[in-house]
Amino acid sequence: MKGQEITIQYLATQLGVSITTISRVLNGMGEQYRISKKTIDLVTSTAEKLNYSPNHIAKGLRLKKSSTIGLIVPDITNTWFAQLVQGIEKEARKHHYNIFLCNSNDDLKVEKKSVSLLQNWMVDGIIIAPIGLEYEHLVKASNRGTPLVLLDRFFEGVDLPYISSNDYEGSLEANQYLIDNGHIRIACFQGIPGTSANNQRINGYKQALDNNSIYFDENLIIGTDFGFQNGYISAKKIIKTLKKSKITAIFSMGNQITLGILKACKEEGINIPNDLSFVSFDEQIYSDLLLTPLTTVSHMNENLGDLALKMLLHQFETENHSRLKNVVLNSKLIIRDSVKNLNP
Amino acid sequence: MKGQEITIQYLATQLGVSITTISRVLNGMGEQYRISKKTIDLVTSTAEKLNYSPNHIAKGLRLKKSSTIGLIVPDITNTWFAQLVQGIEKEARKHHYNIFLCNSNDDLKVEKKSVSLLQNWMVDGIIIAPIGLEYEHLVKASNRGTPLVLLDRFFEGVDLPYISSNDYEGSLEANQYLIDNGHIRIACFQGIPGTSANNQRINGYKQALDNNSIYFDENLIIGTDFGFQNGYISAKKIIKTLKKSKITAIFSMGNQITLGILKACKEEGINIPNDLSFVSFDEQIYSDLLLTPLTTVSHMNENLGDLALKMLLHQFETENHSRLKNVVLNSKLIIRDSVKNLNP
DNA sequence: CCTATTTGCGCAATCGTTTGTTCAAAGTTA
DNA sequence: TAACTTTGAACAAACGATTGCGCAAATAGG
Repeated sequence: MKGQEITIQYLATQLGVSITTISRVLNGMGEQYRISKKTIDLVTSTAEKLNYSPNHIAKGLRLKKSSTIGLIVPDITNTWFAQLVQGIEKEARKHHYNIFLCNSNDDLKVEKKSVSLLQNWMVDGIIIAPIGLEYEHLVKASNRGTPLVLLDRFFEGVDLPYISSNDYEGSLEANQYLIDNGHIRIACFQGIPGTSANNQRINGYKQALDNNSIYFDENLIIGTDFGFQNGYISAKKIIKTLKKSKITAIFSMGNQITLGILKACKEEGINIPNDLSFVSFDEQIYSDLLLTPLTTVSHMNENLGDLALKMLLHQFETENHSRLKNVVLNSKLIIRDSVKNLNP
Repeated sequence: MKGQEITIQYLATQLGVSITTISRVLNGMGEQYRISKKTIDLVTSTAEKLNYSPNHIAKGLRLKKSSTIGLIVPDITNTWFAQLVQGIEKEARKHHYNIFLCNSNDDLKVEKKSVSLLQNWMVDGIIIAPIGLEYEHLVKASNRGTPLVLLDRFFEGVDLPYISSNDYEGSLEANQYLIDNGHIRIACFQGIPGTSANNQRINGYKQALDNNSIYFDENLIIGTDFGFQNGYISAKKIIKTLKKSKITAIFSMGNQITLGILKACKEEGINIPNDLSFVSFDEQIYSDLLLTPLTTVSHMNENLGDLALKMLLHQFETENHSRLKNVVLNSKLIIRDSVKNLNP
């Protein structure tokens, strides 16, 4: 069943030259090592004909690297991350790197395992959108010699290079917009508490309130993760007490949460923006096509993959693993029809 | 910077035993090879203490396998595939396999490269949702000894195991529904012509027409791929000539196409279902939340990942790579508000 | 024709594991 | 005590590639 594997050794015996020669020719070192043109042509042509392609595993073992970059994201079904993956993959391909993708499922245990796995696969570097609750394993990986780039989330005071969105500004702007439209009681549907993205978005929310001398009611911070269910269930609850709580607007911190909320609103007959105004983090391709076109904070950036890869490659190329400085990308408020103006 | 790597050899010199012994103990072969309990305990405890974790690359080279499964999907930003990936990953983790993910970007060249890449990484098997236009490279991979499972699409007459949706039935049912509602001129927005998914969906469409003695107009088959732009641009065109073409309904073969069409409709002020009825393949989490809740053909199945893995593992376990029989999953029409009843 | 240089290529170690075979020491039996 | 048997572990060869060094044969120089 299994045919003869085309290895460098097979080529060598077929052509009656040494594996050294084959290796050198195939790595473009032919001239440098004074292999004759005739031999070079012979080797390259037969390699091509037999469809030789090097064994990455053997290569990796010998060279202690693999031309592969590990990529860890918390939730691949979240289009925001899927787009990220796509961007990075495309860019990596250009630079002849492959991507080893891991989905941590917002589970810290899985994330830790993945990091260790990737190291054992001798990936040349890791790009990770961390859960964001712990960082020791990342620092350790970095110290063990695996260049790292953090995406989307980062750790304050921890010396790991990152590319992040300016979630604080985005949140500030969104909430200021709500306030400008007369909203005072804004329910804030958060993701995983303690993560940098969440912290920043919360801070933006608080700052907006503060700037307008609005009392911060911590009961308005709702939810515990970035998932659909979280949005759905929490929304059901607050809808029941809408009158009493005097909530007039929702600020959602993630696209999955948003979908959950919208589902709940639909089921409960809540009209947006008439009964409830709504601003959501994460612009989506369908944001404009929903029942009520959604006002969103867009913080995707087409260059993100490009940038991340550049930061990583730069670490490869400088032997002391010097790092480019961190990047914070701007976000943008896209105004549509989901906010009602309460001002007289 | 780079610390001492904890290898089996390092442990050996530290403990004054041979690497053979370490390897045997760590692989649970201690008893079998009559390593004394004392030595076993010593080895396991220090391995644990030093946080030893085997080098997958070396292991792979030696064993010619890697406890890794290659997964190739055409478009990771398509949530349908993202969910697939998530399901397979989760299931793989349970069985102590890792997933090496490749995104072929609906590009046959990339797909071919990915297959070869994965083989060179000595993946134990490949699960692939192929573009579907060519299969020789897949057959070759299979013959070279890499077990394969096709997802979502397959090749008629080609002996490769697959799990597929019953796209034909789904399409038939959807179009029958449109016809039942009085639609005769149904524009069919297709994906990549020639792929099995597309063929089947087209066949379902034709069969539905035929069953109702409706003339098949090939001009109503529109588009060339599964992308957003394809839907958007094509929709713009047909909207301009809606009156003349007498098209009263659209049948879309993919969720991305659908979004493109909806965008075009919105821009052109076309109301669904009043101006145009609409049925789309691919139920999405937001299908219900769109401006007009969409009638869709759902063909996702939560067990798909589970199933695919089982089929692959079964091939691993039987030395002659015997295969389980192919699986065709049912699809389901989810009726919402996007179809207008034209019957008097 | 003898030596020095250049040309063209191969030897063998190495990367971290696994594993078939071997082998010394200790224990048992006669 | 000689001859086995058992116990406990090590030797060394793979896996497929890369690479520093070495070494013949061909060519050039005198």
